[in-house]
Amino acid sequence: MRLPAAERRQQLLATALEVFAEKGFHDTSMNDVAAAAGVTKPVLYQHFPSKRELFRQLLHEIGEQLRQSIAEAWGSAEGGREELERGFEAYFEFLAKQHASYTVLFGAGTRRDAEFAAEVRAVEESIAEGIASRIMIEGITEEHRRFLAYAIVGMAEGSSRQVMLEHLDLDPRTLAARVSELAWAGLRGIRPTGH
Amino acid sequence: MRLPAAERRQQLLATALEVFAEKGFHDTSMNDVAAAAGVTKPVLYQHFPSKRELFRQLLHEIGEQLRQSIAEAWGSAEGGREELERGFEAYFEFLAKQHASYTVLFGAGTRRDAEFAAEVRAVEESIAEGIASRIMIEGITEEHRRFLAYAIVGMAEGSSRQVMLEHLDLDPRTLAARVSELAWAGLRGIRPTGH
DNA sequence: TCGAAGAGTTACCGAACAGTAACAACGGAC
DNA sequence: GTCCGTTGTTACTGTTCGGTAACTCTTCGA
Repeated sequence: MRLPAAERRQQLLATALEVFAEKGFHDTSMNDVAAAAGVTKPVLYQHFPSKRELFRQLLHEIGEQLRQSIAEAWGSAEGGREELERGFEAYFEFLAKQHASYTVLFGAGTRRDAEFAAEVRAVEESIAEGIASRIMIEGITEEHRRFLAYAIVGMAEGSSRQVMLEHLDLDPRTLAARVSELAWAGLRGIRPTGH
Repeated sequence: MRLPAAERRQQLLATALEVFAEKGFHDTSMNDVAAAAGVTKPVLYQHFPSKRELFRQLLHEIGEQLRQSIAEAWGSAEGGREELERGFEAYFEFLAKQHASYTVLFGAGTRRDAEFAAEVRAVEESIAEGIASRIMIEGITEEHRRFLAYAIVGMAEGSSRQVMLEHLDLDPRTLAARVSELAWAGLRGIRPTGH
């Protein structure tokens, strides 16, 4: 099965995603990825200079996808409350429909490695900044606002973990409704920084 | 520097904590740990049967510490709101004062490995269950209650990450006050399951 | 003082695996 | 048909590292 370079590259990325999602970065060898794609190792090295670089590119691509989905969701909504909820919906949809991507991005040993962590952080930061800019509360500091934004991102991550753990199959809309209800009500209860 | 077995074991665990916190599980060799402790590899193997087991025992010990700190905090408070806040305070105190432990428990590639993930999950579950049992809302399902509990655990994790990232040195009480304000207000705004 | 139990070391094995050099086969252009 | 660039393979290297066998050194009780 011969393929032109561009196609092969895409196939390798897709295959790598599956394998990394299943076994994690460290327990996956370049051989594993190559074999899963039906080729041999040197082919992989024709497209990616190293294992780390393959993984980094993968992370980047996945990260951009999530980032963009959420950004689009925000764009298609009106008013802080609805933007928030649509954003969460996009997030949980990503979790549901691109499970392997979600696992690689947030579940793998990703945060340990400085270079990989930077990729993940960029996504999280982008989401958090988006949320922060939608928090309209009088009398709180910029730093406090961002703190709350990260806490809200954490809510999504925490509840996702539980959904995965207990194999709940709640649809993204329900999850988003629940989380944004918690977040929105929480934000409305915030008093000015420093009591 | 010869040491009796029990002391050596403790020293090795303490050393392993530091090294694993700095370099992560995969980038730390048994030699690294041994050398950092001022001994050679076989000594390590006299106390721990394998690298995995060393790490697992470490995780377990650390996990128990965090779990117990929070449980104590809950015990010393009265009323849901204050229990929640004291619990968060214990959590953020752990983050501040036992930074290496926090890093190993939540920051390392811990969640990828099934066996290691189980240790971390046990801690998280214990915290989440504690929170769930303190959520007094009429008309929500048990499953909804637990979902909210995990979301709240996520808040703590998310905001911790931001505190670490931006090197904020806010004291645990302030952090706890902010997070519990968000969580408590959020919970008060939850309507019965299913709108 | 002497000997045995415990503490620690040196020196090694074998496997796994990232990465590469050298070679083979396909397939389109002419 | 016959080039020739592209795609792919076989077979290898070098290193890292978990784990172990066989030993030496120390200490302390009788």
